[in-house]
Parts: sequence; structure tokens; C-alpha cells
Amino acid sequence: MPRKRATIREVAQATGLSPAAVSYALRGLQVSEETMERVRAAAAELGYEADPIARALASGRTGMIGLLCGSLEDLWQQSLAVGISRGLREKDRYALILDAFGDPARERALAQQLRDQRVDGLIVQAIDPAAAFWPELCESLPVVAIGDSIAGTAGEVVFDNRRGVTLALEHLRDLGHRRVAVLTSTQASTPDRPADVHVMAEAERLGLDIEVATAPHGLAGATAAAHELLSGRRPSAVFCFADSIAYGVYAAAQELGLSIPGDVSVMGYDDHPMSGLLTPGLTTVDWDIDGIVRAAVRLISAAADGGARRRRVMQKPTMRERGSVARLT
Amino acid sequence: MPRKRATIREVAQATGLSPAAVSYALRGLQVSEETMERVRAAAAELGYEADPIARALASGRTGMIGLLCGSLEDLWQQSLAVGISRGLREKDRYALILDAFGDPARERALAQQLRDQRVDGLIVQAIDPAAAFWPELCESLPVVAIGDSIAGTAGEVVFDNRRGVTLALEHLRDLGHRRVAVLTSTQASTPDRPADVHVMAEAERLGLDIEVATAPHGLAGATAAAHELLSGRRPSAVFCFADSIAYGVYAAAQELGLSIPGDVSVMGYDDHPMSGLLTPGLTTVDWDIDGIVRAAVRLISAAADGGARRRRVMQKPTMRERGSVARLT
DNA sequence: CCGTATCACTGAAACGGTTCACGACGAAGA
DNA sequence: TCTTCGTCGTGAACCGTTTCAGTGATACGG
Repeated sequence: MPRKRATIREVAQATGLSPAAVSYALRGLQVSEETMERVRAAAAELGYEADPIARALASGRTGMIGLLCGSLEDLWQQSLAVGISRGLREKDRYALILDAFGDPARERALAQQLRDQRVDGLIVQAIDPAAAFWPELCESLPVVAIGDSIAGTAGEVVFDNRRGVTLALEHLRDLGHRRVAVLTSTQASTPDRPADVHVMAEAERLGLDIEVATAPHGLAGATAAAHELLSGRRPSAVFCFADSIAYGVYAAAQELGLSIPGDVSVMGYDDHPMSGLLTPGLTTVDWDIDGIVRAAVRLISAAADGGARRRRVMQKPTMRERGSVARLT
Repeated sequence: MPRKRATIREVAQATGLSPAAVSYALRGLQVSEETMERVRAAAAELGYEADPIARALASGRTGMIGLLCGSLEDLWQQSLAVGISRGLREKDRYALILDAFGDPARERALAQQLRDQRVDGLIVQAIDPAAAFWPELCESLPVVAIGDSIAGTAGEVVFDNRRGVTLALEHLRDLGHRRVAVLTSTQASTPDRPADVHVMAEAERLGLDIEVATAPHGLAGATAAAHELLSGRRPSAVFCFADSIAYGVYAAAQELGLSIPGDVSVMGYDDHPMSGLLTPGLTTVDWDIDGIVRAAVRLISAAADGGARRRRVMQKPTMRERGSVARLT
């Protein structure tokens, strides 16, 4: 049986101080240098560690940040989650990572559970950034949005999707593509998400013939959607709204015996580490995941520590050209 | 300002009961059917939700399970973490996912932090399963080990690495390979991990000429290690102890202008979804990640709920043959 | 008709910290 | 010498549950 942990009262007893003094001393507050030293020594001696639960109850802060991901089937979001988790650890916080499975209703439920769980803050890559419950939620705890803007957040790392879409579609046009399919992930409740709007506008401007299709989340879902897309009247290029989706196109092309970029060109949108390893390498739009991670961690830390006016970081994309887009004659 | 949450006392007040009765009622204990109904109604009315923190302090259970991963750079471990996180959510628990960065010292520190954090249980894919602190830790909370066996755990999902290694090496031998390099991840403090022992024994039995090299964690590290390995006296095949490492070999081969499997054959060990998308597809040993996830979640749930004798699940590997191993004449 | 179980519920003590209001004491300023 | 002020510490309340020991009832067997 593991012997009971030392409590703050025992440390108080050992030093002849009051528990309050010990509490202050261990946090470096309001006590003389000498007392502090004495308390530290006694604490070390007794192997005392403050109980995070009791501390959370008394102070109202848990040291945890919720991380709500749209769909962790997406490898890029996995990378993002891992990165943020690490970043928070460096700030002595824990990440509570949750996955909405691409389902807006679930996203809502999880967000509320996270609030009930008393996280100090919430980082969200929202499926439905326009949903009505967000502003309300933002009132009760600091929220940082990643990707799309959400009303009422304490901070945002938004992607310049307009620019990203422009980059991608101009690249395709420059290489001679006209009939382009856009493959995006299923977003049941948000048929008109901002990114799609940009696609339409840009397509218009560039004189492209666009067809939009959606893919269920996960590699299998993307593959199925791509399979169907490529079996019909085949576009000359497919622009995927995530590298993960593009992987499904690779898989489908393989199944159908189509060559990339010979029979069909493919563009991604993320730049996941695996994209460079495919044959051919996936041409994609790079969003500098490290920069996003750093910004998100910085923003949520600031907000959770009480400081901070509303900050907004705009992330700029760059083209990562590899071999998956053919030049049409 | 978000109005303060309702407390159990307010519900008690509203129903004319004592807080204790409300507490029991909400958990379906010791009260009459009728009272229960009345309490539920009042709780719903007031929008009452029990505070997890206070509950944790009083009951000693947090509803959280720690998940300590050896290195989340490894894509397979990422998948594992995501899967387990989901599985736990279905049991109304949260996963606290932590990453040891492949560093045994960090692993130790994190394990203890997780205990201090009062998680109800710990799932571990250990870097150093033989470390002395594990048995001690197992005394103070239920631990489930994944991969290698750890002394004192409440449950284990162990991989039959002997069988996995046999499968892989026999496959290489059957296709005519004799000089085989084994690329494993860096395990500073555990130079003689069980898996390596199996490799040596099997190599002996099969008459293979083995060279073992280690790779730092992460794709870049694996690529660098592979680069060096392939630049020297090149083996005919490289057996990688994780698909992630094999990806590094693909990258290095690309850099060096070597063809797979023409110039060098590659075998993985995991079967990550991306392995089938590479060109050529990565021949690997499949560990049925879903089965592992299910087993781990089941074991830790049982253990955390207090039940359960020590259980051990042995995971069997199967060969997943794709195109990355050449038949030598 | 009297013990004795059983049931439904209560009061109060944990759980282990933080924080607020206040006091003692010594130094500095008038 | 008498305020005034700042530093260092204390005692007690509090955070919101759970849980333990007990208390009246009511039912039941003898």
C-alpha cells in the first residue's frame, strides 16, 4: 500500500508555520526569503507535492487546456494536436484532446463537456465556426480558434484561405487545367463554409470549370469519394481541401489504374510530412504547422493567464510544388 | 459575466432535501424512486452539473486515464493514441495524452506527474519497460502496458515480438536476402530490449548476416540514419522496427537515387494506413491496431473501476505483403 | 407487543489546498 | 514620542462534492 502523500498541513507542522504561509512560500509569494528556503527544504524532505485537484478546487484553475479537433482522422490535425500538446506541456499545462468525428452536434456536446470539466481554456479547430453556441461558450472561458474565425474568441490563428485557394487554383490554371474538381470534407451543417465561397469566387475569376464534391472523414471515406469522382466524367485535376483527402485520391487512382499526374492531377492543402514521400510527391499548399502551433499555444496561454486583449494571427500559405500536377499542353 | 453554476446545495434547497441525499439521488443510490425523480427534475431545472473537480477531490477519482507514449513522432503511435482517446471517451473518460519524446528520463518524470495529477489509470507504451520505477508506480495506480511487458501492471497488451520478428526475417530469407540491416529507434537506456534479442536469435537460426543501427525519433532522424546506413556497404534489405522508420528509408533512398526494391528492399513493422500508398507499397508486419485499442481500453477500464485480476492479452502479428521486398536470384 | 432489519434520509466531517481580512512588529518620517 | 506604513504571518472561511455514522420510521418475524 503506497503510504499517503504528505499534505500542506504536515509541511506546516514540520516548519512551525501555518498552512497559509506554506502555501504562499511554495508559490514564492509574500514571505521572507529565509522562510521560503525553510519551507522548500521541509517540502523536499517530506516529498510534498501540492495536490492538483485540491488546488484546482480552491483556485478555480485546473492547468488544463481543452483541444477540440474537427476530425482526428485527418493526419494533419493529428500532427497539430501532437504539436499543441507538446507546446502546452512546456508551459506546464496539460492538453485534453477530443475528437468531434466531423460531426457538428458532437462538437457542440464536447465543447460543453470540456467547459464542465473546468479546463482553463479551449483551442478549437471548428467544424462549424458559425454555430450559435460558440459566442455563448466564449463568455465562460477563453477560446482560441484555429483555421476559421469564431465570434467572441480570446484569440485566433486564422488561415488566409482566400490566399490559399488563389495559390492552388492559379497554379492549376497556369499549368493549363480548366476542369477542376474540388474535394472537401463533409460538413453537414455548413454547406457554405468560407473556404468554399473563396473557391467559387476564384474559379469565376480564373475562368475555371469547377465541380465540388465532399468526402466523409477518414482515408476510406476519401478513397470512396475519390473513386466515384474519378469514375465519372474525369476532371483534369482534383484540388483536395486537405492532404489526407488527397491521399484518398492516390488510393482511388491506384484502384482504378489511373496514373498521377498522367491521367489526373492532384493538389493538396496542408503539407503533411508524408506528402513528400508519395510518388509522385504531392503538390500542396503549406501552412507552416509549427507556426500555427506556436501561435495557438501562445494565445491560449496568455488568455488563460488572464492577460490579453483579443489577438488575431493571420497565417499565410506558400506553395509546395512537387510532382502531382501535370502541365497540360 | 457568466452566472455562477448551480451547486448541489441549491438543488438540495430546491427539493427540500439534504445535499447528501441529492448526491446519492443523482448517482442512483440509496433513495426512493420518487425522490430520485424529483431531484433529477430540479437538477435539470437549475441546469445543475456536478463539478468534476470537487467530485474528484472528495471521491479520489478523476475520470481521467493517462496515456504515456514513447514517441508521438511515430505515426503509428499517433494512431494508437487517437484510437485510445476515442475508446475512452465512449466509456465517459478523458485521455491525458503525453509524449516522452523517446527519452526514458522524461518518461519517468511524466509518469510521476501523471500520478500526481491523480489519473485513475495509466496506459503506457514504454520506452524502457524494465525501468525500476514501474513496479513502484504500479502500486499506486492501475497501469496497463502496451507492447512490452512491465512488472506489476494491472493488465497488458503485449505484442508477440518473437513471432513478428520471425515473420519478417523468414520473409526476407525466403526471398533470398542474407545481409540485412535492422533499423530500430533510439532507446538510450535499453540497449538490450527484448525485441533486439529476438532479432539476434532469429538471425542466428536463419543464418542471416545482421547489422543493427538505431535512428533518432521522427522522420528526419530516421531519414538521416537511413541515409548513413545506405551510403555505406549497402545491405540487400533493411528491416525497420516501425513503419515510420521505414518512411525514413524511403526518403533516404529518394535522396540517394536508389530504387526500392531494386537497389534495396525495405520491411516495416506496424502497418500504418499510409504504408499502402507508397510506391512501392511497404511490406510490413500488421499488428491489428483496432484490436490493441479495444483491448487496452477494456483492460484499463476494468482496472480503474476497481475490478479485475491481472489480465494479459497477447497480440499476434500477420504479414502484409506489398511490393517493397525484392526476390533475389 | 417487543426486538430487529431494512429503508430513506440527514448532519457533519473529510478531501487538500487558496484566499481574505486582519494583527504584530520594526523601521521610517514628523 | 507618536503616527504611518510595509513586511511577514496567522486563523478561519471557503471551494463543491462524497462518505460515514447515525436517526426515525416502517415492516416483519416470533
